[in-house]
Parts: sequence; C-alpha cells; structure tokens
Amino acid sequence: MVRVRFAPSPTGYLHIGNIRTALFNYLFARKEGGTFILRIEDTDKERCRPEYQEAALEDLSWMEIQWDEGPYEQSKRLDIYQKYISKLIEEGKAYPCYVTEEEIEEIRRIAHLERKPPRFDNRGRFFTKEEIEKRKARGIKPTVRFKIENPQLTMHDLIRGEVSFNLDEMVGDFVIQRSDGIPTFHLAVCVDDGLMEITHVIRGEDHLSNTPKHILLLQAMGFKPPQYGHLSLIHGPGGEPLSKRLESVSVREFRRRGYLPQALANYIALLGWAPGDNCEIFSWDKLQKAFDLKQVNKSASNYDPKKLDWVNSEHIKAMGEQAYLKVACTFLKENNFNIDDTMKLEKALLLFKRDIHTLGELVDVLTFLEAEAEYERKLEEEFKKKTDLYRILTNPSAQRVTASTSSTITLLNSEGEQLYKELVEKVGKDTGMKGKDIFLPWRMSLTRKSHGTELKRIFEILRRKDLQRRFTFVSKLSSGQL
RNA sequence: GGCGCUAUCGUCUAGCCUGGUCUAGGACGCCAGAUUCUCAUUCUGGUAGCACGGGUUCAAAUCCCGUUAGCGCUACCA
Repeated sequence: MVRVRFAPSPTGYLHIGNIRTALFNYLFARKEGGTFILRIEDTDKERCRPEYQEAALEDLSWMEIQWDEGPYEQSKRLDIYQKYISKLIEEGKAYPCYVTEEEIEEIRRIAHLERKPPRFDNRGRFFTKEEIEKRKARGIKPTVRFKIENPQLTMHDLIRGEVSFNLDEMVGDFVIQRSDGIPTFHLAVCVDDGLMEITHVIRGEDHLSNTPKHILLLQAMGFKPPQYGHLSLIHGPGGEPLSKRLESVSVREFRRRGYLPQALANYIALLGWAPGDNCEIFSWDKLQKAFDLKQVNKSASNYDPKKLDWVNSEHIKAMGEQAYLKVACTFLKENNFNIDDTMKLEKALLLFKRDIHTLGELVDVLTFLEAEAEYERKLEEEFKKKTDLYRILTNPSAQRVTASTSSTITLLNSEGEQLYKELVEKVGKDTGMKGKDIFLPWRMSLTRKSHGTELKRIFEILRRKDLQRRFTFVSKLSSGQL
C-alpha cells in the first residue's frame, strides 16, 4: 500500500516548486491507488506563520490536490518526538551535547582558514562528566546530537538511481534537538515518516544530501526507511534559482493573474516529465492517468512563462462554454470588474474565449463594456492627458469620420453585423474614406485602444443606442463642443 | 574549499538503460507568409541543439574517464 506525503513548511506562500512536489506526490498516489498525506512542518517557530499554513491549504484545494489524511502539524506532536529522542539517548544512539554555538562557529572558522570541510568534530560526544558539569554550571543548555556510527551509505533513489555518500566527509554528529528543546527538522521528519508509514518520499533535490542522515536516523529508531525519489529543482526563466523571485511564482499570484489550476498543473507536470507520445495538453483526468514517476527526468528545468501562457490558452479553449463562463465571471468578480448586463457580458466573454491566454487579459479587453457614463468619464480623462487617443481622434479626418458616423447611425434601424455593414458603406461614401482611416477612429471611439478585436464583434455586443451615444460623445468631445 | 547532483535547439523535452533505423523527433518562443482595419487567434513554412576533451568500438547523443559550467548541501532553517 503506497503512502506518500507532502510536507510544506509554512514560511511563505506555496510556489511552483512546492506545488510541483505536491502534484507529483499526488499523481503518484492516485496512480498507485495509495494515500496522499498532508503534513505541516512547523517546528521553526521563528519563521512559520499560521496565515501561510492557511494559504497553503487554500492553494492546494484550488489546485484540486486533495489530501486523504491530515493535515498533521508537527508543532502539535512535540511530545511524540520527545519520546523518540529520549529513547535514542537511552540506547546510546544520541547524546546531550554541551558544545556551544560559539565553539562551533570557531570550528567552522578554522576549517575555513585551513581550507578543510567545516565538519563538526563530535567533541561533545567525548566530554568527561566533570567537563559536562562545568558547562552545566555555566548555564549551557545542551542540544541533542545523533551519533553517526556508519558513515558509508549507498541508496537507490527512485529517479536518480544509485547514489552513495560518505558522511565522514560531510558532517559530524548532527543535532536532532535544539537547545530550546524543540526537535529539528531531521528528527521530526523521520519520526513522522516512520509513524505515518510513508512508503515513498518524493521531495526536492535540495534534500538529497539530507537523505543519508534520515536513513540512519530511521534505522536507529527501528523504522524501515521508505524509498526516496528526489525531484530536480525548478529555476527561473534565466536559469537562476527560484528563491530569487518567489513573489512572482507563487500559486496565489498565478491565480490572481487568471491562470486555470488544471493548466498550471499541466504545465508544471511538463517540467521534468514527458509522456513520450508528444502530447502536451492534459486535462486533469488525463494527467492522472498518464503520469508516471519513472518517466520523470533528473535534470533541473527553467520555468518559462510564455509556455505556461500557451498551455493556459489551450485549456481555456478546451473548456466547455458554461464552465468557462462560470470561471471567467468568478474571476472578474474577484477582480472588482462588474457589469450589470450579464447577457452582454456573457456574449463578450464567449467572443474572447479563443483569443486570450489568461483570464486576466479579459479585464483589459472588456473595457468597451463599461457603462456609458463611466466610459465617457475615462475617455475624457485621456483627452485631458493628451494621449495618443487624443491625437488620433482630434485629427481632422478622424473628426469627420466620427461626426459622420454619429449622424449616420441615427438614420439606421439595424443592429449588430447588419448595422456594421451599413455603417461601413455609408460612412465610407460620406467621407470618401475607407480601411483603417475609418476603423482606427471607430476603434478608438469604441474601446479607447488602438488594438483589439474585430470591430464587427463589438457591434454584435453593443446596442445601437449605446454605439450612437458613444460616437456622438466622441464627435462632440473631439471637435471641442463639450 | 569539501561532498553530492545535473548537462540534447533560446526554453520544456523525446531518444540514452538494450550503441547503427538520429543528415537527432515534438512543443513553446522567435522569424516569414496567408487571413485581417489593428492586436490576438488560426493555418503554412522556416530558425536553432547532442557543453568540451579523451577513450572503447567497424560504428557513440547513446558506454567509460577527465574537464568545464550550473545547481544543491555543507545550520541549534526546512
């Protein structure tokens, strides 16, 4: 029975690196019919914050990564860890160490000067009773260190294959309980993985060097070590470590910018994994079926925002109309974009469905739907700032076009595409202009932008009276009548 | 510095285990063309890569060694 866990530390928001670890664990569990456990590693009181923990649960839920067990919080399991620490000491596998931080600092300093590895020399293991008493008297609070007795170790990593370590060259006896009595990450992880009967630990490569410590600890406590699989790390677009740009790659940020959870999952899965059949777009369902941990490669990969955009656009296109409408409306609402006329809004939303990469683009592209008063206010503002909009619309030929359009439209009864066609023809004849000489002023009048969707589409959404009001307003404004 | 991991188009990757079928396949991007009032979309075409150096072999992207580079760890952080 497969049991895996995702164990974030709530010291910040979940980012694409974290969520990929969560995703791979989750997909692996689903694939194997196993259990996916959520555990919060919050033993570091200084850096962990409850709001980050809350955010992590929220982000996971948004991603539809559902945990079957937990969340377990390590901060609430301190007494359990304590038992194991005591037992290790009793069995002589660990010992209270009265070496101070200053002394360790010194060891490091000297090692650095001698250009040697800054390895702890385990001196605390050999202190005499007198020495210990002396140090106790000085008020030194001990840490507890685990004795490394068997430094040679080879393990089989699920995605990296054989990896061997010689702990002698790496570290000395390491701390499993801090002087404040709180267990370290290493101890808590091993106790929990043991007790929770974790069978596969899938985590970031940054833990690879910790793994020998964990195996030794687990064995010392009488647990059978799980299988380990270390995922390569994700880097930023320029290959720099992700830690340098955490703000821009948090799950929340992607959500805020209008990415779909299934698209994010799809894209992230593609970082280090490929199905082998050249398929790139996966529904959530298909992803769960296709994913295979054995196909995950071991090299680090760079996060590419452009490809994410593409994947997201493909997911938007693939969505059913109703589902799309629902997420788009929710997204707009969350972003304080309110339009009373839902008929109009839905029509417009559907029209842009195939054009956009992210839901965030909707906010920008839908400005022409604003209520007339608001639209006019913003247009006037831009006029005062003498932007490109002002320059284009106050051009004499543009003035003629908007004036002609404004008066022509009152004579027509049609709506939508028909109105558009008639207007193109009549205004063309009236002003002697065609092509972009007409369309650019129109576009500017109707959307305040020089680029955008086909004007015909806008005519299909806006009613004649709205169009008329807009053209009349622009015509008056640009000719100084307002 | 020590130890560990990694190395195929700009980016994500397939191929590597089980050498030949790889003059290295796909995707994103980019460039060009088509469509179009513009942008986006869509379609077509193009661009570009086995890090370097040694082996092994009739034959190496594929196996071995070394070098280089990047990353990780080297905490009483996780």
